[in-house]
Amino acid sequence: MARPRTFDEADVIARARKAFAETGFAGTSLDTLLEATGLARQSLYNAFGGKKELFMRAFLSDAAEAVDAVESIRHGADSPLVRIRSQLVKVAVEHGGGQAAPSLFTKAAVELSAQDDQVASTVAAAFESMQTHYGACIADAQAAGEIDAAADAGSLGAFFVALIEGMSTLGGSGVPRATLLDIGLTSMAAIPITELGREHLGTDDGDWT
Amino acid sequence: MARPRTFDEADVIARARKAFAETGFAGTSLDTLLEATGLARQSLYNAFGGKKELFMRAFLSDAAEAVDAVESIRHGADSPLVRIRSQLVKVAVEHGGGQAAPSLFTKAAVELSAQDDQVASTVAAAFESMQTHYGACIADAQAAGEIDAAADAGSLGAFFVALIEGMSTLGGSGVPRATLLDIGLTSMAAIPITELGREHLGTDDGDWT
DNA sequence: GGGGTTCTGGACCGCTCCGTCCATGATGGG
DNA sequence: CCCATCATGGACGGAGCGGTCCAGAACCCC
Repeated sequence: MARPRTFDEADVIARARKAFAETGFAGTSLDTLLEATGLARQSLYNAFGGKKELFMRAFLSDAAEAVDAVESIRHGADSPLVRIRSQLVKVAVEHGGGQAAPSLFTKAAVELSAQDDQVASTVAAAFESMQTHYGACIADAQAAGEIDAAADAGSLGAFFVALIEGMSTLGGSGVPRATLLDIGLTSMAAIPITELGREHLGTDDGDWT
Repeated sequence: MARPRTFDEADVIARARKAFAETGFAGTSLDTLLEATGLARQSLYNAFGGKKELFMRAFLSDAAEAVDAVESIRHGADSPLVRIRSQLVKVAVEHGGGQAAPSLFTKAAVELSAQDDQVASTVAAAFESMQTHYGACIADAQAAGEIDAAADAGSLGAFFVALIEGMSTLGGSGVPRATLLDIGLTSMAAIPITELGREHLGTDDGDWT
């Protein structure tokens, strides 16, 4: 009954996410956005409502993805402790890719948390979810005897949230992947790991034994 | 021989620093800047050269201050290990002040590292200096027998740089001071502290013993 | 294949941006 | 006491901003 769109909405959001991640919200003009997404001025307005709305779509999408990436540590074939290490390695690899653009979630949190209430509450909720996921995984590891039962899972969760945000910032500023990997593995030493936990982690990473 | 200035250059830079820290470079207009600093359009141009130049003055000033804050752990009456803990507490308190503006250094690093070479190189140099200062302080603590001699001082230095950047990001996003304090103290567990080191730290913070 | 509906893209609008110009004001040495 | 010198601030200008309008094109259902 009508002319179909020549673009895929999810694809447009993905491209917008990349553009915003590179130059931020205020630093990305509508024209730049149109070039990056390939769609026409009016199409962007029809489909999304405007620059701010498209940004929020991209931002919310990236925030959800960032939380999901942390949530994934609660499932998997490996033991909880091994999953935490894998997650830290993954963060280091993803944010340490030299020319890779920094995470939009981190960028938006730093740029707009103080100015936009919706961004601020989204960021706060995301941090809380991440902390919860880390804490739950640590609690699982405690139940499995990999981590000292006396450890404060909530504190360690908050600690890891701060750490991965720091890694994201460093990675976006050009710190090489190897350094981020080192940071992630070094941070594991903050966990009071039991003898059983060390066995599960194996002996390939001897730095923090 | 000439009409004297009615403003103090250092004071202008301090006010500009605050304004840029709140809304970033692209998000801070010249008019906003003029209102924040109290000087006239032409005066800003005469004294600094333009928006970008004033920003760089403010940014370089803040970056130097951020490095100095870390450098300070290399001197002091307390033992090296205690100084590290004090520094982490200080970072938590400064960045966790609820309405406090985020650090311009962190904000500029996230916003502009990918776009401006001068910012990128300044940020990289600052990170490197911070890592060196942390590493040297940790080495001092090793020499004093507070930290296991087998620990990798460089890795721990990079780890703490990532952590304080993460704390800065979290603090700028509204994470409360108490949480940041918890994060800072939790991170101390990543250091392989000797029995002597624990004695020096005292027993008032029992979480990570 | 005609008609109604949606998408498209260039022209256009008012606004704000940063930077510049210039007339005026203030100063202190000669 | 006057003039050279610099700071000041209102006015201005070109450029870019985000957003809107509208005529034409593409499509699917009937």
